[in-house]
Amino acid sequence: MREEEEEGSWFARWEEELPSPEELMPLSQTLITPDLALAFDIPTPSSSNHHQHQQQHHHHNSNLQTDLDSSDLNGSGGAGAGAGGGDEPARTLKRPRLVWTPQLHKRFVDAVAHLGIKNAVPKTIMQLMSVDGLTRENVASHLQKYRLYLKRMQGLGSSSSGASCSPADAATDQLFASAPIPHHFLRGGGGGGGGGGTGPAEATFVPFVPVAALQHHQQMVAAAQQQQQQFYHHRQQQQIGHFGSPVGFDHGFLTRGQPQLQPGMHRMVPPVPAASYVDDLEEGSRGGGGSGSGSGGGSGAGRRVLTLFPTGED
DNA sequence: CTCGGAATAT
DNA sequence: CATATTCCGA
Repeated sequence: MREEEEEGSWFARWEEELPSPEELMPLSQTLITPDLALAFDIPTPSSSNHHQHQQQHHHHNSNLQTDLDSSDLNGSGGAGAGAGGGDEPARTLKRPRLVWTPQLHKRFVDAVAHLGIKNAVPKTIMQLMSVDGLTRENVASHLQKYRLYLKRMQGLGSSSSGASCSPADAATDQLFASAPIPHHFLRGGGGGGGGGGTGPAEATFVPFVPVAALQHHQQMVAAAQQQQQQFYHHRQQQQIGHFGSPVGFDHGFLTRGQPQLQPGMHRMVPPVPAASYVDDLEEGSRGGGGSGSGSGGGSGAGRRVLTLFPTGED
């Protein structure tokens, strides 16, 4: 009778290693909802700061903390057994669902764009993204969906902005809409033909800036993911609050690191942190011109339109 | 065996 | 519906 998983491990102790507010960067990935932060008792710019309370009355049974505590196996609890080894708690556990935020997606798209359809394979994309915690599977899965999206779009004359035919697309569009589609990555394009050998997007190693220095965001991503799953197993749509980035918070989330060089492949990540990569967050006010977005009222709309975006930078 | 891609499951 | 997981082919 083996029951379900026993969570709690790697992040068990991350709480202690939490970053100080001053360490937080304004450019954070904006994850971790304020509620979470509060629940965790972690100082967040919002919570610790005066002003701004949670807007949503959540009665979430704060057993989350309790759970964590009890489950906590880090120091006291002994997680496990020791096993000797002090091995990283990571491994063997299921990791939380990855939440593809617009930012993450943007990076994803950027990577794909700069790589070219041909090189846009999960592994490469993953490496280019340099997002800690991102696995090939994650990217592959998303890539799959992304391709479908592109394909779908191709089939449609693209009703220009925003016009979604079906409501279903609307949701999908939102996420993808946040990312500027570089080219029409249409299938069959690329080098295609050519004959020859010179594939345009082939040997052209675009010096895409492999942001390796943006760890803050990434680490937080990982951390945030855990929390999300921890808190709610809920359905889609979780609101994102803004938060800073835990810097220097390394719990060895992934042992895999990224360096899995392949023969013949140059290390695309130069030692020099090219921080020049600017995540230009898209600020798009869409909503359809004129259309009443909002939840108002209308008719029947019981759908709450949350701003998927991290509202607000600081 | 690793990787990529779609199918399938949750 | 969004991801994860699984399966299969290269």
